[in-house]
Amino acid sequence: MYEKCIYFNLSTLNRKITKIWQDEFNLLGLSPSHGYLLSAMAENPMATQKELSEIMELDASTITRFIDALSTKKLIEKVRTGKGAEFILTPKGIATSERANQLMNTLFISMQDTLGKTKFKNLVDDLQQTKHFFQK
Amino acid sequence: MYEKCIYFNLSTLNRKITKIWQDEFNLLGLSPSHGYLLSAMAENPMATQKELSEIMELDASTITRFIDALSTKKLIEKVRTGKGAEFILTPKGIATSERANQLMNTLFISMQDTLGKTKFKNLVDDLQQTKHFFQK
DNA sequence: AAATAATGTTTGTATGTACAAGCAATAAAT
DNA sequence: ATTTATTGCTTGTACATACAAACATTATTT
Repeated sequence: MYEKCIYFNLSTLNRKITKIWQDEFNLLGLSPSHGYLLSAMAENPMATQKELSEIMELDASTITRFIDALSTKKLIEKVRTGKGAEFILTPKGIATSERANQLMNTLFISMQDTLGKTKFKNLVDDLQQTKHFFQK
Repeated sequence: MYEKCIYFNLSTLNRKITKIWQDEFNLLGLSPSHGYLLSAMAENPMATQKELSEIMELDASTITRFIDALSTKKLIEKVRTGKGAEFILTPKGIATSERANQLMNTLFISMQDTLGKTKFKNLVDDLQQTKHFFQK
């Protein structure tokens, strides 16, 4: 019924892909977003929450919640530094971020296999480009 | 950082497109999903909730909530018929469903303009096809 | 130095959606 | 006809996320 509708097809596909990611990340005891944030923090050790929110393209308040969750799980430690904040990954956090990276890679390969290498690449490229048409 | 990741690009784009849709549908006093459901009900007058959930590709329980919302807004009336249920759109519901259809069309045109006609079509087709690789 | 602005973070609240478990009604099997 | 299974709907609960407003800290102006 809504075959031509970008909103409908996008949100439907998004739910399906999200479900796959969730099921996998659950094995790590994390939601996909939490896993991605942790991995982003590992790769950008000096990043503030503001910067992390830009990397993740999420609202700053959302990052606050995620960081709370990661702290509660003892994956990171948060150090308030005046206006901003910095973070250190605990050993457990480092290990988990590595497992998250592996998982992302596994999922990447698996998607490539499912959709076909070029089809997959085209889709992702298109999504990425399209994204940029819409500012914050 | 996550340029090649389908999950990241898809969910980011989804949030952006959803925001555009939300802002527009708010003018109708509805969320996009509620608007789409109303329009689906107008077009499938005999559909049960189960069928609506298949059309919308949403969980049946989600349809229950949406129907509650549409009822509360007096856009539909619900008639329990034994195991299932049927619905009639109120005059206000009919009018609103028509405005929702118009809105969808306006947004379609506007997206076509923003992204370019063929680029847009390709993307939507790809999303639609990709969707089918993943069962319920 | 005091007042004001800018910036970064947090909190309250709201929304969309799923899943699991329950309930209600009909259908099938004994 | 009574039990059992199937089907459809609902309810409780949980999660991801946004927005607006508050708060805290630093920077700028006077």
